[in-house]
Amino acid sequence: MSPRTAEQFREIREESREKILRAALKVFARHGFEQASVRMIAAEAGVSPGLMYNYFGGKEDLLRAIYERGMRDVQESFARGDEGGGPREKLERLIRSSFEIVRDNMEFWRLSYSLRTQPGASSGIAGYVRESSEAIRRRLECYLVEAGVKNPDVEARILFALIDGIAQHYVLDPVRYPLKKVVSALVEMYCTSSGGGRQPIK
Amino acid sequence: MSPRTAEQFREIREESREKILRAALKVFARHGFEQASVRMIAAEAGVSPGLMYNYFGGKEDLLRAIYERGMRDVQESFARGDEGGGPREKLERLIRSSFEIVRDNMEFWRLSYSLRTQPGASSGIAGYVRESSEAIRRRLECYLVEAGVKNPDVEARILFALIDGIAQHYVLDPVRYPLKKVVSALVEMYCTSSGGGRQPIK
Amino acid sequence: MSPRTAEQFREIREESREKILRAALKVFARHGFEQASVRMIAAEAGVSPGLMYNYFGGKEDLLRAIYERGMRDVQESFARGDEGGGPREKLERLIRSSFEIVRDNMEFWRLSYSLRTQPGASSGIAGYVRESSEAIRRRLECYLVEAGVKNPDVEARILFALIDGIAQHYVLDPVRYPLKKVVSALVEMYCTSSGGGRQPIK
Amino acid sequence: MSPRTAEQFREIREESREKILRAALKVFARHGFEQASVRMIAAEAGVSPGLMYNYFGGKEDLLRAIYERGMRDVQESFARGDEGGGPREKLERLIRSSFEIVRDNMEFWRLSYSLRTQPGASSGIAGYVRESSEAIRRRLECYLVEAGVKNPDVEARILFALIDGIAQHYVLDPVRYPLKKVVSALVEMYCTSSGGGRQPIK
DNA sequence: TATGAATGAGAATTCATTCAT
DNA sequence: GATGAATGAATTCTCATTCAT
Repeated sequence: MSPRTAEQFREIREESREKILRAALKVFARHGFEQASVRMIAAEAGVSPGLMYNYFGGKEDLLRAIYERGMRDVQESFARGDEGGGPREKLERLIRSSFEIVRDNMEFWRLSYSLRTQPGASSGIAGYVRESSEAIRRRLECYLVEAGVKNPDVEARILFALIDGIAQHYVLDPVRYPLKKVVSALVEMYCTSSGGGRQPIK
Repeated sequence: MSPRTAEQFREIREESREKILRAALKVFARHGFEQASVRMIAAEAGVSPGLMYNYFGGKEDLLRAIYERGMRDVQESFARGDEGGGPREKLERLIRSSFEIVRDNMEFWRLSYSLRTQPGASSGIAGYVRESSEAIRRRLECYLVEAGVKNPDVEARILFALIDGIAQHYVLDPVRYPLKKVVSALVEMYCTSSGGGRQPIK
Repeated sequence: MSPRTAEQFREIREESREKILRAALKVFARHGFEQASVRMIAAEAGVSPGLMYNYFGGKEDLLRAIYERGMRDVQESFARGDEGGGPREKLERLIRSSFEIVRDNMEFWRLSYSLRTQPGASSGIAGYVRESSEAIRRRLECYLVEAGVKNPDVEARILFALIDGIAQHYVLDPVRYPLKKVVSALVEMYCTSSGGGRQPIK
Repeated sequence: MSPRTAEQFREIREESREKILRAALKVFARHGFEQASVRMIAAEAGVSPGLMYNYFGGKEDLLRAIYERGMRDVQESFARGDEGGGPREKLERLIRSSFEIVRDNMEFWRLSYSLRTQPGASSGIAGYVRESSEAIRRRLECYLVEAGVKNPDVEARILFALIDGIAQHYVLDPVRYPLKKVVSALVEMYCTSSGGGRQPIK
């Protein structure tokens, strides 16, 4: 009946899939995974609720697809920032690019944080999210080892807490959060010869 | 007239209320507010599902009761830590007591973090949670102003991100998290004359 | 323990029973049988919800008790109005006393009408209510037979519809309903030598 | 794109909606609004309980849909009976058509009466039902004014009580009620030059 | 006698998912 | 590939009723 080539079919499929993924990210980020309904997502994507099941195994599977793609982007961003320079430059790039990634993918990170703190023992995604979080921390630790700091484990946890905490506070209230100033202070603290050490409290 | 004294009834009520509150905190912390069902809570408390409604207006009201009590405890703990000493001692006490509070009320904080990152602004409790978070940040800022640090706003956000980030990573994996070491490093960083500044990266 | 005589017990019982009956009538009339809850009734009576079960088998049984007593009162009122005079006086007394009964027991009649029109196949009371209604109609028919009117069956149904319809409209809006005028017109219509016939429409 | 045309979907929807409306009217009329459960209605309609919510906002909304449609039919019937003739013919047509409407929509009227006598002023539909009732009464009054009768207010209340009372007695026991004879008597009473006045009681 | 804490069945409603077309 | 009508299990919540005291 339809003289469409396999290629055309593939394109149509890709478009629909993409439309649903984008809509789902938006709706999940806005309402949270549990509160987001399949109907909302379909409405946002402008398709019928049933169509989702042609592309994803279900709501949870859709979430996983979103999360995986988001994390892949993160990996790629980090990888790009890893290209040369001394430890200090690398660390600065790492810090700066972390917040750029968060700022440019706010919906994804909002979702991400809601998933990580959501205990969701039932949700099969939980373990994956925790894993990703650990991976980022380990990556930071590697940097610090390379940079030769003492107690890289503890220091990595501190740096990770800083980045994570700032990012989280930022995505929860991006309009009022003075991200630039905070990031600058953070960079100075970690990447200037003065050590940017905390101002000692008297 | 009455077969049990008013006092007896009060005691019975108090016990049941407490039983339900405890069960609810546990279940909310384990599954998240939305995912926790009234039946789960009742089962955990060992009572019938209907009983909750003798003590609380509904699931949301139960959450509010838990949250308010938790925050009251926090206020009290903070207040106790506020009793004299120089800025440095006060800050150290603040930091140490923060993590003691978190460690001693892990379920509450797990719930708290899940509520704060949950987009569900619809949930009447959400605003309250955000408020509490802001209040803690402002309190930190006051400390830093007292201590005379420069840029207290930015510095408070950094300190808050640190405390919040560490606490959150800790409650998500309390068994493996080296809380003591991290807190020590944090205290040294903020409260020793060396400034405990970050080790400059070369 | 208590040196109360059997007589005192009986009195206490009678009082409590009465208190509950009165409260129940009020609450049933105000909210309807299904919508009235046992707790509402207990609150209205100023007793505990459990006490009702010491005196009545349940909510439905309580309703039956109310209804039976109400109908007994009606019978008695009618009986009192049956004492002598010609058919015309008797009919006038019947009509007038009908509305007096309704006016003086508005709650009962409001409940009564709500029960009769409530199909409540489940409610065991339904049949009884219908029975009572039929009994009143038959009584009217007897009066008309005595008075020698033609077609007493049809005429009784018409008179019953009139009385019933007026009473019902009255109890649904007693403040605005011009009961006196309507009853006067009704009496004139049935009990004056002019026949009070409807004014023929041209 | 779509496997069924919009028209096909519209038809399917219309059928299901109709099926549910019919079932709901039957169940509401049989058990009363409050006693009728959504499950009963679904069972009667032969659909799942959830389907109702695809077509109506809830139980109450379903009731409103039924009631509005019923009243629309009534308006139409009355309107048809309003087309010319002298006052006497018009009144006769009005009376006769009233009972035809009731006879042809017995379930609707049974429901209607149960709603009107139900105290539940809380139910959003209650006010509407009372309104409709008043509207009918006012309409009768207009007829009587046109016909030039004295005391049209009181006379309208009497006529309305008659029609309402008869209709109500009829729908409560349609099999045994001699509707034809009663209506004939009523028409004679109001619409013959003899006035069909009540037979004076001696 | 009287209390009220506790029960649990059943209510309305939501929503992920299925499936005929 | 796409639709959306239909399902039914699970949710929160209500309330008549029981029962230990």
